[in-house]
Amino acid sequence: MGRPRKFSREQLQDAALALVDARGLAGLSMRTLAAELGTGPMTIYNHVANRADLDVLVVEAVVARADWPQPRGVDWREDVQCIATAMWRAVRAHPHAIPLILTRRSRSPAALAVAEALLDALSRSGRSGQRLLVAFRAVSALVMGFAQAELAGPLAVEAGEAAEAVIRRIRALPRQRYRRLIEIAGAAARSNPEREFRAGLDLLLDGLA
Amino acid sequence: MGRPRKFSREQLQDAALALVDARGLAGLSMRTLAAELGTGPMTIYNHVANRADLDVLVVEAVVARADWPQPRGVDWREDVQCIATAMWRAVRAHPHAIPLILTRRSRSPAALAVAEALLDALSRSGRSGQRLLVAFRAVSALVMGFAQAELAGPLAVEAGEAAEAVIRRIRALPRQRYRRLIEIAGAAARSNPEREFRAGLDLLLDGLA
DNA sequence: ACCTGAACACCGTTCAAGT
DNA sequence: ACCTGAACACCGTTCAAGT
Repeated sequence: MGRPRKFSREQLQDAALALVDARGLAGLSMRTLAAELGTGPMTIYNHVANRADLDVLVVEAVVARADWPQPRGVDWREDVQCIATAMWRAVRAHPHAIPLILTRRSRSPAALAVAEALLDALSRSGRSGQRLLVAFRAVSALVMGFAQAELAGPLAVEAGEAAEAVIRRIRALPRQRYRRLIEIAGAAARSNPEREFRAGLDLLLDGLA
Repeated sequence: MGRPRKFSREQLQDAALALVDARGLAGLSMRTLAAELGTGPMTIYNHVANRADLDVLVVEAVVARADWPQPRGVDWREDVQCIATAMWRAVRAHPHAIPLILTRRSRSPAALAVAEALLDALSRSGRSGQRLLVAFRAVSALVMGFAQAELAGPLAVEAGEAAEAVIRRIRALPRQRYRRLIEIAGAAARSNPEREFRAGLDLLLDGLA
C-alpha cells in the first residue's frame, strides 16, 4: 500500500499558518512552503491538488484552533455567546489569515463542529427548520462580519497605522456631508474590539429571545 | 498643468469590474486590464500605485452601484432595511468580486455615503456615541456576513455545483455527530437568499428596537 | 507631466523521469 | 505509490527612455 507520506496534513497546516502569521499572505506560496519544509516545490503537490488548496489548509488550521468550553446546556443564550465568541477570537488570533477565512470554503471536521455546536445551542431557543436556519445564518454572519469590519470597514485601522490616524482621517471629511460618521469616530477610537463584538451579539440575541 | 490623462478613473473602474464579472478574479491583472483598454501594462501605473490599488478599483465600482431610495425619515427601521438591503444586493450583483469587497478597504465617497446614510437612520432610534457605533457595526456586519456566508459558509454552493449537491453532501455526514446540520440542510435548499437575509436583519432590528 | 517597452525576479503548474 | 527537477507561461514591478 505504499510508504507513508513524507509530511502529514497537520504538518502542512502548521507550516502554512506559521508562514502566513510571520510573513503575511504574500509570504505563502508553493515554493516558500516547500522551502519551509526543506523540500522542492513539486513535493507539495503530493499533499494538495493546487494553490487554492493551500489557502484552505490555512483556513482549516485557524478554525481547528477555535476552542470553547463544553456548553452548559442551561441558558442557550450563554452557550451561543460562548461558541460565537470562541470563533471570533480564533479568527482574530491570525490577522493575516482573515482574508482567507472570509473567502475560502472549508469542510474540515473542525468547521462542521463549530456549526453543529452553534445550531445545537440555537435550537434550544425553540427553533427548528427555516427559523433555525435564519438564526444560524444571522449569528454566523455577525461573527464573520465583525471580523471583516475590523479588516476592511470604513473605521478599520490600516496596516501600520495608528488608531488616532483613523479619527483624524474621518474628522478631515466634509463636516456637513459626513456628520454622523464624524460623530462616532471618537467613540470608535475609545472602543475595545471584544466589548463591541459582544455588545453587537447581545443586540442580535435580544432579537432572538 | 499637463495634458489630460489618457483614461479617467471611472473608465478604469468599469473596465476592471467588467473583467472580473466576465472572467473572475484571476482574469484581472495589470496586463489584462491594459489589454482591455488597448494599451501596455505600464500605462496602468499612471492611474494606480500598484496591483493592490486595482482591487480597490473594483470594490469602489461595486459599492458605487449601490442605490437606495431617499430615506423617508418616518420609520427608522424601514430606512435601515432599505439601505442595508441595497448594499447587500449591490454586493451580490457581482459574485466574482465578493472576495475583494470583503477584504479590501475603500474610502471612496460612495462607501462613505452608505455608512453615513446607515448611521443617520440608526441615530433616529435614539442612539448616539458608543451605542450608535455598536448598532452600526452590527448592521454592517450582518450585511457583509450574509454575503460572505453564501460564498464560503458550510452551506455555500460551490462554483458549478447544484444546490441539491450541498444537501447530499451534508446528509452524507455522520448522522449522530451532525444532527442539527443535517436537519437544516433541507431548509437551506428550499430557502431564498433575499428572504433569509431580510429575516436575519429583522432579528437584529428586533434587538435594536 | 505623462506614456511605454525591455528586462528581472517571482509565481503555479505540466511534464517527464526517478525510486 | 510517491517524490522531484527542468521548463513554460504567466505575473507585478524597476528602470530607462520617450513625448
